[in-house]
Amino acid sequence: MSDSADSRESVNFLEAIIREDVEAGLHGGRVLTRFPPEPNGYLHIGHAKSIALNFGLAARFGGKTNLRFDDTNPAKEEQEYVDAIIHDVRWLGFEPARILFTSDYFEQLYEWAVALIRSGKAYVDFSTPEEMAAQKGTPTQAGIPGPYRDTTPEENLALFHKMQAGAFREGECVLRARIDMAHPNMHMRDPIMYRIKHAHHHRTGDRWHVYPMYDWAHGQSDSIEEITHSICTLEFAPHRALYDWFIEQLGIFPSRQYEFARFNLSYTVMSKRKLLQLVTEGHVRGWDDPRMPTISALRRRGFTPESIVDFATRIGVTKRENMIELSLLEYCIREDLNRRALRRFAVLDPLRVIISNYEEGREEWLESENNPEDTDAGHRLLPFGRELFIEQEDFMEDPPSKYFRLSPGGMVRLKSAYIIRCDGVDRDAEGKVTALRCTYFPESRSGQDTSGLKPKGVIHWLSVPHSRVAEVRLYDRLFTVEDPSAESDFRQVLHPESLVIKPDARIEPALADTRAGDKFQFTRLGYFCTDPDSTLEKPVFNRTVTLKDTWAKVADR
RNA sequence: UGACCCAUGGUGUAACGGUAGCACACCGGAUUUUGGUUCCGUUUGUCAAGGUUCGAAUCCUUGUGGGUCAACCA
Repeated sequence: MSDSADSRESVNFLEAIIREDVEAGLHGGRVLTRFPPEPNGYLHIGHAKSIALNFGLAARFGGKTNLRFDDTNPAKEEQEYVDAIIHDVRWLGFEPARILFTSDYFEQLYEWAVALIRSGKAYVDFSTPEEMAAQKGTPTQAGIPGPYRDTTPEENLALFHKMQAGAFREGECVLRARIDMAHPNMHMRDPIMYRIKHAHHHRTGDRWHVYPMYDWAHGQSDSIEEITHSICTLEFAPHRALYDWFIEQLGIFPSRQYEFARFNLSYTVMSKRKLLQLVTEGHVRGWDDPRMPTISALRRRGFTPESIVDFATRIGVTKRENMIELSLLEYCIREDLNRRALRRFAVLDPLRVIISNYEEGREEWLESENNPEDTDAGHRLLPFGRELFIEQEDFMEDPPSKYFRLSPGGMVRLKSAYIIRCDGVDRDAEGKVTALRCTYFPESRSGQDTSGLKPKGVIHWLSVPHSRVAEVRLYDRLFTVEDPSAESDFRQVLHPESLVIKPDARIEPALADTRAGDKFQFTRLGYFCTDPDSTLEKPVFNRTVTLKDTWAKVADR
């Protein structure tokens, strides 16, 4: 009975495949997956899906996951990226069973290549890239054999050894698998296995002059590690035939490849090329600019690893093209931070309030909850006095109906403090409001309110003399359109106000000793995270995400 | 003028021949000293046409639409 309940449980197609394999006793029920990044850039949220998928799937079946760096191209890869990637994977909460490098297998790969040459399954080709492209045909037209296809194994062997010995210039020749130039799958038309590069490799130094191509390294690395399920994105599906062919020719451990659809996130770009362009052209401040979809940027912006993994899980796994709404990511981080973040008061655009009937020089320390979702979080004390700051947005001289905040003659509750009424305004020479003249109701103090007054609005506030200056960075979507990649030039749709800096925001005293990475909810404003640029003299906060704002919707109508 | 993959509300994803469900978004309501949170509810969907079947989102056929494939990148 529990059996049928299990089989009815909803699982994605990959989990279903693995479950069948495990139940059939494939590889003794052992599951080993891998996450195989190329160390030529930083991880982004798309990688987080792959990481969560590979580690999650394996863990579900008592298996493990290797982190393997696909470092077959010495021209593009660097140790700096290796370190950053390891850091990001661990930060997300996953511990690789082993940390490995495709370059660890260069020797074995070379031996296997020699074996294929000996059996006439690979040959050295001196054709130019143009000649090779011409021989290769097109997707709708079969290719034709080139002039080097029937060189003898002995000659090919000698040539290949010379390639590795450094006897040829880069680009002079390549080693190709000998499969079928007329195959309907382009990848089977004698794909290149090795090219010559006289470059310094970040791990193997100057030992090699030939470097394996992806197709001749990836599947073999999977096989060497005895990866049971090699999970990759859809664009590699046509490579699967080659993946299987090499493994079969070599008679080695039969890893199997499965493909899923990567996801697109609305209002952002995810391709490494475009991300790099944003950085190098200065559209953002760097790879960890909080507007970027990189893991390092999300971390700096204040996303928790839990929220990212939750998101990566919620979006699901299929083979369909898809566009995930940014609002889902926002939901995930709000849900997490609502439970965990301490509430603090901050005023982004200060407006001075003078409480006329509050004695000059008097001050009170009022209690306010640190987190209404978590009573264990306790309380803090907020200083109250005659001069306060409130948010400019929380006052309107001529308010529309349903505006619950302050206006001339109107009343509002200062959260955790008193109810005040606005009696008048001070103006500068241009007529701009510079301060509000208010009276407070002493008997309306929070927790002991006997005033009988019931204002509809509640706003946050700060005591002027106790408040401190802070810089607050407000982020919005980086692009103005859902799918920037569909534009002829995605840089044309950059959002001009994706970053708005408030250099003179004010914060409450309890925020004085904040450190980089601290997360708060600034009451009524959103979730914020202390930036590494922060100093004791000048704290800097990043807005992670706003609170849901029902009023903004109403006001827009 | 090829091969391969895909098609379920606005978005994403379930339903393995038997009640089309869940989440986000949206809209409405209740509660609220955060216009937050929480709770309740409404609306909205099987690409099309045939076929198989007592019964089809599911199987078959043909269309239609979308995606991928021709780097000495991964």
